[in-house]
Amino acid sequence: MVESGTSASPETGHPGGDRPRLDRQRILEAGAVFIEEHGVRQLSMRRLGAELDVEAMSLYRYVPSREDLLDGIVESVVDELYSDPEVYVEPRYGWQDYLLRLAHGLRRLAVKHPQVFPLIATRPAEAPWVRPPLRSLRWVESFLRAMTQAGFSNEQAVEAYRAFSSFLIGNLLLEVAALGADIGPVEDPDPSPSRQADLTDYPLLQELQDLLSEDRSKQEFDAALDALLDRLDSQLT
Amino acid sequence: MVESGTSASPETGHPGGDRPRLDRQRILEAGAVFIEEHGVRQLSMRRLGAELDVEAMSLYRYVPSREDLLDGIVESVVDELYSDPEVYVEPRYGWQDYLLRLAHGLRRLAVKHPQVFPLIATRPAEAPWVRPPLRSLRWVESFLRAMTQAGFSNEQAVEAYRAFSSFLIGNLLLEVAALGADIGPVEDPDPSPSRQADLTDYPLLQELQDLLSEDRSKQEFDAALDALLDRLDSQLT
DNA sequence: TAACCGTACTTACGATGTAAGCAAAGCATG
DNA sequence: CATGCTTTGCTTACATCGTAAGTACGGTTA
Repeated sequence: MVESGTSASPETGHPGGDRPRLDRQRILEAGAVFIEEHGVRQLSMRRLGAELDVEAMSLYRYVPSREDLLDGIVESVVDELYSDPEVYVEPRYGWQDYLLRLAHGLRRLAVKHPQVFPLIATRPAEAPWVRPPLRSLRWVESFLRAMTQAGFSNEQAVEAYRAFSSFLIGNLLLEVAALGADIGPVEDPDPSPSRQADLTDYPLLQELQDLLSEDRSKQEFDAALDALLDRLDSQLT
Repeated sequence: MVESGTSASPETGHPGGDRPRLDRQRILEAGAVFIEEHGVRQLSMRRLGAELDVEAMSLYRYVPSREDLLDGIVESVVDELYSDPEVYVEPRYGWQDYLLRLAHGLRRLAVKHPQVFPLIATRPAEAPWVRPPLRSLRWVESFLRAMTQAGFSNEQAVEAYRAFSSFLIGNLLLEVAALGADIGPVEDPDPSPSRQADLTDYPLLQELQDLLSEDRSKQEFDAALDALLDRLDSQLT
């Protein structure tokens, strides 16, 4: 029996096929997944369309352009921060706890989306003075409120915001790059022969290569974050 | 009188025309200039060819691909560091002076090439453990030598290298982005109407907007750099 | 002169982003 | 039910891209 009532079931889509219906969020999520799997360079409207069983042009109903698609993907990834239970929009246990949680939340995001993260870092934000990786006005407001409530002056809060942003961008961008995130374009299917640079002229490099390749990112991140918090704390007095 | 001797004048090019002859370095420099003027997105082989009064395909004589062209541009820009008289490859007045000069040299580079700098930051380096923005084995060797000579252990030198890289990437990337560097693709010829985001829900943002837009990058860079040097110094003991 | 070679141009192909128009299916009305 | 509007997706078409392959031409050397 076919109901043709006023309110349709959520599964109302394409009647013959069983394709779950296109919508902007679905496109953005598929885009994020695609980038994580194949890299930004490989993402084309046609290929993303194919991924969704749809022609490229159909995407333009929900996304004005490829550029906007990338912005949307970035935004939707950053928005995951809202659903991280470890991160509080409102500070609960003081500003240091707030910043620690925020930083670690962003780090989790970066590690979870190593291919998307460089986009987060390099795409222009909605307002020129909103900086990556927070990117959203709401988070900046949240940040500034946490700091001013804790006793930072307006100037100090703004300075802290810039220092915090810079710190995160630098550390996370490099950490993610080191993940073999293949940040740029090239997918190098050539591990050993010439990719191994010639170190004969650089004895110290040669000696320290193992140390350099070692992954101590978590510890160093925490140590540098600690130092940053100390520095901010010392400005409070 | 036409000289057809064995050694030609430097102007030996195209006989009829007065075009100065193509070579890789000229292409890379033209590419850097083009990017600074029009942004990376606008750089195509055809357009760069036109800039040099040459067909696109002629460039492929000197540059294997567009990707390699970008890498080459990055490399040639970073190599300017060698000709900065303020920066020493060998430390002369202690490791702190060395790091200060290096950091300021890179900052000058970033400010001079705001459009190219994000490429420096995000392109994969020649070896995975060589990090932006130094990018070259020779500078990494120089860095590590300066630190170990100053009494840092191998582990500490490597850790310092990572901290220093992260610091520079973060600060310079954001500084350059704030330059209106239009880091991404869009050239927005629309300053006032909707580019001005709606701040009604964010009172603190509204109040601090002037502070946030203020450019204090130089001072904050120096302050953060100072803090980093202090932190490294405290590890020495 | 002839052979050669490096340089630059021409042509051509597949892939891209996207403008414009079209078709079909859902809903709201008579 | 018939009619029309709106939403959704497909089709076609075009300029532009990176680049493979072939060609023409001038300078050097023999």
